Amino acid sequence: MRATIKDVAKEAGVSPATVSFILNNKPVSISEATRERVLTAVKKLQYRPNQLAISLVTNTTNTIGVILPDSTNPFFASLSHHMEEKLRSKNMTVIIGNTNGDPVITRKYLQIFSDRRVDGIVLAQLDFEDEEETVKCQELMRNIDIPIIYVDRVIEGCDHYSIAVDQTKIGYLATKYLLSLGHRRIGCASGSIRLKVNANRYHGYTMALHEFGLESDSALLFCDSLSIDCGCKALPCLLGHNVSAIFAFNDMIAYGIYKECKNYNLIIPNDLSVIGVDDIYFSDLLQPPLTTISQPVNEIADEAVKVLLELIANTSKSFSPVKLNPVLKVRGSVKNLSES
Amino acid sequence: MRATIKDVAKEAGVSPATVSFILNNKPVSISEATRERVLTAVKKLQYRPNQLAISLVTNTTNTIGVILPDSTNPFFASLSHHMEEKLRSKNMTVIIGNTNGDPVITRKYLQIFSDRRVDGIVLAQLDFEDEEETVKCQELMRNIDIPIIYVDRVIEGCDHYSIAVDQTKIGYLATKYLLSLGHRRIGCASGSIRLKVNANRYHGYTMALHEFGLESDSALLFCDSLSIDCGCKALPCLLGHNVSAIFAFNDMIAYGIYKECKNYNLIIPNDLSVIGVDDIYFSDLLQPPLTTISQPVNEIADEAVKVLLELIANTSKSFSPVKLNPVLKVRGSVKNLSES
DNA sequence: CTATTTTATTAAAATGTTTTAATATAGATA
DNA sequence: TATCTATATTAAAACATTTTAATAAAATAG
Repeated sequence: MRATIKDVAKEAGVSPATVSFILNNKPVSISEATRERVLTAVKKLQYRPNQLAISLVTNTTNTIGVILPDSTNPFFASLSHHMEEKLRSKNMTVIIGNTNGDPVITRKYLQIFSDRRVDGIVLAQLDFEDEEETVKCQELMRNIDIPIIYVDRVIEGCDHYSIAVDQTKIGYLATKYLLSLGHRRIGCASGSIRLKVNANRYHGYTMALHEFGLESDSALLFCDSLSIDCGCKALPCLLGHNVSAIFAFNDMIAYGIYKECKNYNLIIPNDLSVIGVDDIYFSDLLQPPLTTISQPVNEIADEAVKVLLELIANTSKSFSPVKLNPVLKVRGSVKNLSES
Repeated sequence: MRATIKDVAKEAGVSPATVSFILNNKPVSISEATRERVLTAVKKLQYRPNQLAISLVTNTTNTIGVILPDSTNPFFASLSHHMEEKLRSKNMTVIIGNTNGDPVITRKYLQIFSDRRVDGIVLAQLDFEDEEETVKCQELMRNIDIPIIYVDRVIEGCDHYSIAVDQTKIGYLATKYLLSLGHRRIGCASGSIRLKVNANRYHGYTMALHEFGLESDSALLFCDSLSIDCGCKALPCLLGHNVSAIFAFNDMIAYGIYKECKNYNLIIPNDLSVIGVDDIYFSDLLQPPLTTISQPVNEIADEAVKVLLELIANTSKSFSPVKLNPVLKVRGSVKNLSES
């Protein structure tokens, strides 16, 4: 059986309070003699405090709940990994919840994490097909008296702290780059357009088109999901509309396009240009290396942890969302049409 | 302020015990009237039990600690993701600890998880450069009175439950396949050979060589780490020894080799054959798709969860390690030399 | 009508810690 | 010597629940 603080107290011939004071370096005067006795008792019994009991009384768990769509996606994997590393030095621990983009699971995890009294929550997606679901989640979040930080894909008008990347700018940057290299028929391989992320990226896409005096054509928008599979399906469909380039709404989709290009004997970028979003660390390894819009994962993670810890430390703080900028990573998957 | 069980009791005009009985469906007789009153009070106050208090008294936390080298590595990402999905249905939660292969961090997490009284621990690496570190960890694990399951890279003679993949067989399979296609000078790109994983894979490699009447040549063994970077460094070194094929000790290393091959203008598999280990889901996307030895991640995850839950349910159980088999995935990165 | 059993409910202990307020002891001051 | 202060220590409450043992009330049996 694990020793308790009472065991230590008895062994050292003092009260539990004294043991607690010593172990927590409380500013109370303790004689050198008893301190010594207690410390040796602790060692002898191999005493380690039960964190559950501590949490119950101090009302802090040193735990952060991280809710994300899919920890298997390298983008989110990096995000949570980076946070965990930052938090480890503070002796804080990370609980992970994968939602698969499902609002029901999202709410379940919000509830579970709240019930477990985590000190803070990082939420990486609050953006569902069904607007109503989003509202339900926000309602739940308001009821939970725990600091929640909202990360990456942030919804406008959200009343929580957020570390956002401008999703519209992502679409704009990608499209403008393709346009500047002479592409005019640009297909989009997107996840569901009812998700704000995708709608915003698409909006950026049309903005860039307008700048070049072009109208968007809904036939060039293929919607499915932000997965490899989507890319596989998108390729034949978009090829049927004679696109010279495809804007894949994330790198996973781009991978699917790469994969499918093999089956169609198409060479990237000669026969087709591709640009992605996220800059997953594999994108550099593809043949050709994928040109992509990078989201600053580490910065997001750092900011999220920083703000969250501040929020935990002093509960009342003014609300000011952080906006981070995406950046274009030029590699080898886009052809310069104006050159040939 | 969150309502407590006392608030509910007061609201319903009963004792906290009664509320507890009702909420937990305890086999005690409760009149329909009070049950109703309690349930409406619960609803009115939006009462949710504090899991910390429950954990303290029931001595279970519904939490599993997962300790792994790097959650950013898709192999481990899949492992933990799969476990989390399985556990979610049981209302259990996963805490993640990334060790980066560091024994000190490993021990720290073992300690933290133990202090937090997780119900069980899954440990994915107990295999360090320094033998002494491994012993220290095992000592710690013995002291912790929590079920620990040992996963993937298992050390022989380990006195814990384990779900192992035969690492020697991995090396044997990979090498034999290369040999069968006519390769004779086969380089190894490995992590530190002082780690049992790598030593075992290398042992399998030499076993296969011997079967073909060949001796292993230490010049053909390049050691660094199980990362992309290792592959980059390994390539020029091994090319200097005229290898026709490289056995990369995991897919990440293989990716590094792919990357570096571009700089050397080498075409895989024409100029160089490569085989990896893990079958990360990106391996299929590379050009050419990577031939690799697959470890059955999902099976490992399933078994781990299954055994762990059993172990948690009834503490005394006989020890019988599970062994799973690696399988060869033939794709396009190995050339058949005997054909040409 | 009393004794016994069944049904419904609760008081209180237990979980393992922190923290506040109280107390005892020793030393200093007047 | 009596009073005050500083030092060292502890008792007990608090955290939010579960659970055991006790009790009260009602129903049944004899």
